[in-house]
Amino acid sequence: MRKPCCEKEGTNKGAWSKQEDQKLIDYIKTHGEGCWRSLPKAAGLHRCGKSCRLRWINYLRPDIKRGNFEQDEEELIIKLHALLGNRWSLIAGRLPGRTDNEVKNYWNSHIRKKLIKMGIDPNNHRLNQIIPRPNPQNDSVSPAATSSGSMSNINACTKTPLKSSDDQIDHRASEAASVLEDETSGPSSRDLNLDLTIAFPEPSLQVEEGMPKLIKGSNTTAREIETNLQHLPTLVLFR
DNA sequence: AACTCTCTCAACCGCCTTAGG
DNA sequence: ACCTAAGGCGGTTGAGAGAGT
Repeated sequence: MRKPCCEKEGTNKGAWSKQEDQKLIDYIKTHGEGCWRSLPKAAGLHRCGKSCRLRWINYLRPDIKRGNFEQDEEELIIKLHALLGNRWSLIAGRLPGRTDNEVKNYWNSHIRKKLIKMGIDPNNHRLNQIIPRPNPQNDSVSPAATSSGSMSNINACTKTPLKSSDDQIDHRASEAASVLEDETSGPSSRDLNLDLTIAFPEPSLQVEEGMPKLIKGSNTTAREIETNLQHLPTLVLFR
């Protein structure tokens, strides 16, 4: 049995009160970040150290940028997600003032659905849609149809059960997919004129010489990532 | 007005990684 | 080299707000 990270008894859980926030802010202002394990006791908080850390990082830190994501931030998230996957902390690291939790939530509640609606698989950023062959009997087929059942793979790739909206999309997708040919034999989606015209602010990806490695535990440098971004075939959105 | 459904996001959980002895 | 504690991360949950009926 793994030891719990802190004593469960006597610790508060759930939403933080103003007083708790203030105690945490005051303590960190005086002593700085770190030593999360011992912080709650020292600060007079009945909270788990991890909870304090999370509260500070995700909410109380003075440099946090709150409010809606801007268009360029959203585009950057999509682009970085295409390359890094669900490495939220890495992605958030490229968005000043944003936290990994915020980016993750925004991805799950907004971007993911948006991509699905656009016929893009949010897991691999590939287009799901193909143009159905002209067929008078199937004129009503949605153009957002998927190929090779890849839309249903979206959910196969995630542990979370389908929510109702996704369910509907998935249902429509598989319905449509059933009347369409496999991507490999049909016209390639790459032939589509999918100029979605989302301009990407290139400067935000500029990489300085000698920049530290971006991915923990790997040899991938920021420059390599930038190169990969340029060659990534899945990033149709930003071509 | 009351109820139900859906969505958002703060917070928690547990695993993995890292640092220090 | 190994062990342990602490930090960090991504996945998941659930409360609350807002929309719909």
